[in-house]
Formats: sequence, C-alpha cells, structure tokens
Amino acid sequence: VPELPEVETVRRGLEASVVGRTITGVTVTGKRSVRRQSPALLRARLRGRRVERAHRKGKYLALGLDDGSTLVVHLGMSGQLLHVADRSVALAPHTHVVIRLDDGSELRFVDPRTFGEMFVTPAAGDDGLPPELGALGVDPLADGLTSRRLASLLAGRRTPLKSALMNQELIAGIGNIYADEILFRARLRPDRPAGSLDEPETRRLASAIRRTLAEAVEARGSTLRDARYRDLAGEAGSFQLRHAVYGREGERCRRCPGTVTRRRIGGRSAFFCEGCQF
DNA sequence: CGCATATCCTGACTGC
DNA sequence: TGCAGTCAGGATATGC
Repeated sequence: VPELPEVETVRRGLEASVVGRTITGVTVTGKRSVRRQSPALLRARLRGRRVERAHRKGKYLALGLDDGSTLVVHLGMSGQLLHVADRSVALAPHTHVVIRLDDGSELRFVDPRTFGEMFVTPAAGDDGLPPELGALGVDPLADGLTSRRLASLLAGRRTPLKSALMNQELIAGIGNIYADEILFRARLRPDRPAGSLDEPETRRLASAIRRTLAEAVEARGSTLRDARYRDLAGEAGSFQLRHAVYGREGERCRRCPGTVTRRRIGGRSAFFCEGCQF
C-alpha cells in the first residue's frame, strides 16, 4: 500500500543510486505492468537514456531522462521498485520489468497484484511532470497545503471527509492508511461530510496532514505485516509502529478510554475512535 | 456534475 | 490439515 511517504522514500533512493546512470537495456515480462503503450515502445524510449532527475507527485514517480522524456511509475497496491547492485541475484517472484543500468546494477519492478504500472511519455513540464499527471491535486509535502487552500478544496462537498482526503484530484498522495492516521490526529470522524468543517477544524486537519506525512517520510514509510512495501534497497519502513488506529480494531485508543472501531466508509474500511474523534 | 459502485489481481486470512 | 471462500485496496470506468 505505497502512499506518499513510501513513494517519497523510494524517490530519495532513486536520487541516490539511479540518477546519473544510463539505461543499457530493458526486459518486460508479463502483460499488465506496461499497458498504456507497447513494451517495445517503452524499451525503445528507454534504451540509451540517462536518468537525470527523480520527481514525485502524490503516489507517482517521474524520472526525467536526458532527452526530455519521462519514465512514470506507479506502484499500485503491491508494487516494489528494487535497485539490485549485482544482476546475478535471482529475480523475485512477480518481477515484471527489469531495467539494466550502465554500472552493472538493475532496477527491478516487482508487483504481485499488478495494479501498478509504468510508461514513458515524451514530454514534461517545467516541474518535471508530464501532462498525464496533470489531474493530480496538491501535493501536501512538495507544494505545501495551507488551511485556506484545504478549506476551498473541501467546500460544498457532501462526500465523507475520508473519501475527500483520498481523492487524488483534490490532494495527491493520501491512501487508506494515512487518511485514517491523519483523521485521528486531527480528532475528526471519517464520516463527517467533507464540507462541514469549521475553521479551527480545517486548521487542525491541514496541520495533521502535513505533520503525519512528514513524520511518516522520516520513518521511511509503513511496512505492514502482510504488506510488501520495501524501499529501493529492500528495507522495511517503521511508521507502522506509530499507527494509532489503522489495523487496530478492538484495541484501546491511545488518547482516550475508548476503543478503536472499524466501519465501511466510501467502500473502504475506516478505523477510528468514537470517543475522541468528532 | 458529484458521488457511489464494480472491476482488475494475488496473497493472507477465515471457517468448516 | 486442507481447501473453498472472503477480504484487502488505487485508479478507472460506469451508473445514478
């Protein structure tokens, strides 16, 4: 479940070990990971290109290449991007794309559930982001998110607050886990109508979004028991140790005498405390 | 248009 | 123990 903190951790890894390298070859196996364009076109656009920049917007990675084109990667539900220094190391199961680099290392895309994807697009804007990512909303870390901006994004919406937080066209990067953790820290119920927050509540929410995501980036993301999230080097994150509500149904609230409950909101399970979230 | 729901997929878990 | 069935969720397509 890679969300903004996990993707940002991978981005930093790419900046450290892939930026500056030239792609010498690409192997695509499996049909789903490269689906917007033919694998042949992806290979042709990548071969010989030098990786110059590693950008991120929301949950998307955008690698700027030396001809102005961009390799876009989305990890979906279960995607991993692994940088392997020694290409004799065996491929993990569900490795769908292998990108060989000029120092003998490999960038490997592993994705059991195949919700992730990658594609190369010829253009990119001044911010390094291609038009395909133009519909994404504000990135709370890269762009900043003021409470005024947040108020205008939520105004008039009757959808559950949690659904609005997860709407990538409003705010880019928040998924199920961080939505619950943010709402707990803001002391707001996930089923509040998004447009119903008053000014202090909106300020609390904006601050909780920025704080929670920044802390999670610092902890290098969340690696759940069953989850497959690993950073570029294959290391787990540690923010799961600080989860206050996600996955804690029936356990004691960490802030009040209440118990964490679970309910379906917007088709997704939501964890929150009825004792201290209003 | 805004919002809800079904769909894709595999591994982990549940219950008999 | 084993096996069938359920659940999980990000983005997108479709329905109301």
